[in-house]
Amino acid sequence: MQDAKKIEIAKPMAARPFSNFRSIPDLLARGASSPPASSFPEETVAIKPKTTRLKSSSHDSAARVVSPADDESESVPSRLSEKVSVTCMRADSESNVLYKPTAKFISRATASLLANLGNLDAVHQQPATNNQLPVQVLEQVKPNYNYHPTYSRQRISPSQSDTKQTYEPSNLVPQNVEPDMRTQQSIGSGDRPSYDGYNWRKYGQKQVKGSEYPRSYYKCTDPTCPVKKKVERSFDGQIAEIVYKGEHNHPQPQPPMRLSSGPQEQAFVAEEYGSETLNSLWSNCVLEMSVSTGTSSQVGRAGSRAVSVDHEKLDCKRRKNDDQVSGVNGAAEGVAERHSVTHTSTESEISGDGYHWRKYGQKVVKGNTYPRSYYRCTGPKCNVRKYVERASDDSGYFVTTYEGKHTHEMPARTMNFAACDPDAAAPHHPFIT
DNA sequence: AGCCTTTGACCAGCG
DNA sequence: TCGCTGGTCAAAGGC
Repeated sequence: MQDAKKIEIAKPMAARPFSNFRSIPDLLARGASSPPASSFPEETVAIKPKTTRLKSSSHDSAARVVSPADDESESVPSRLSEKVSVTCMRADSESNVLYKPTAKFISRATASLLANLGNLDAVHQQPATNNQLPVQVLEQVKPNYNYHPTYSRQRISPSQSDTKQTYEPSNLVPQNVEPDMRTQQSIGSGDRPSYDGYNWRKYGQKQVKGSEYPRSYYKCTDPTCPVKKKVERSFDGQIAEIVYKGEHNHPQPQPPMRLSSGPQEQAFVAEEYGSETLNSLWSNCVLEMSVSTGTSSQVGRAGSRAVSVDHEKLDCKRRKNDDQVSGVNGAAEGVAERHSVTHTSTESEISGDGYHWRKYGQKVVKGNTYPRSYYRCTGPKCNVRKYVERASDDSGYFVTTYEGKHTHEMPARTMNFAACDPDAAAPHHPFIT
């Protein structure tokens, strides 16, 4: 919360031969539980085949992404093009908004966690076969071209590419990603590829035009796996985008160490985040709730749950300890309840606000300097979306806006959820029509 | 020893 | 055809 410094992610678009984009339905079919196509096209716009790096905030629409879940068939490009203007309006206006609760302010750190949720969500949405792309698939789309059969894009929200407080998923699976971690460590935090469940070997680095930072190329370390990814960085050197190419033909490496509580994990957490950070994470939750205005408790709950994210897998116990020490629970009883831990298994999607979200896009909306991140509930046939964007007052807060109504119950919590925080066992539905 | 990153060179696509 | 650019290779070196 301390730093409200501007971080603008001018989204570059990697050049791509769009001649053979894999159809999104194919991706969707392979995907775990993507919701039905219905609403994403608003973020879809033709993408120029040439790399376009924007050096500053821009409303240029060249860099747009589209969710694979939106594509049900073939003629996507044209269809998308048709919907762009309409649905973009929808995003900005309130038409078709079933329920739009008061936006909730969350901190930069929280947004960072939220943003990372997208990454983790995708990772954990891997089906048993695990031969899908490990991240939410944000396909590039270009009119008159087919979808590229192999590329997918993972865009990193500004908060993800944020400061050192940025929650790095890779840190959560230390053993499994040891090589990756080593890489990250060897090249410094500024060059850390985000962890997505697979192990990667860097095979190249290229200074791309218009970017201060080089683009890194990685290959899956599995000897038979053709998957590659390239990591692009924003002008501030933080990871801004990851583009995947190909499909893993092998299961996702299983983390040897469970992310459950335990001395080891706790030690690890402390090492990675520092006790201060962990405490502040929790404290921020409370503070954020305190500063929220005009927010229904349910929305607040939703927002606060979003704060919980995957950290909870790690610091469940720790939080309890922290709470006891800091008196958080006592100081903000109701809030503490809202911020109760949402535990998910490592195989499941990560719940931020009790529901499972898939980040499906990011764009700079008109009138805003910073990009807005789009998330969609992954529930079956559920069209609920939420938008996370930086507050226009540049206060460093982020605004989360929910849209739609869940068509399903909140996913059941698993693991030690109740044990970790019994108060969180009865989540509220954050959306009301 | 094995696996990794680094980095310059090479290649291919495109305008 | 040529130059630019992105993507990949592979040798060298580090851990």
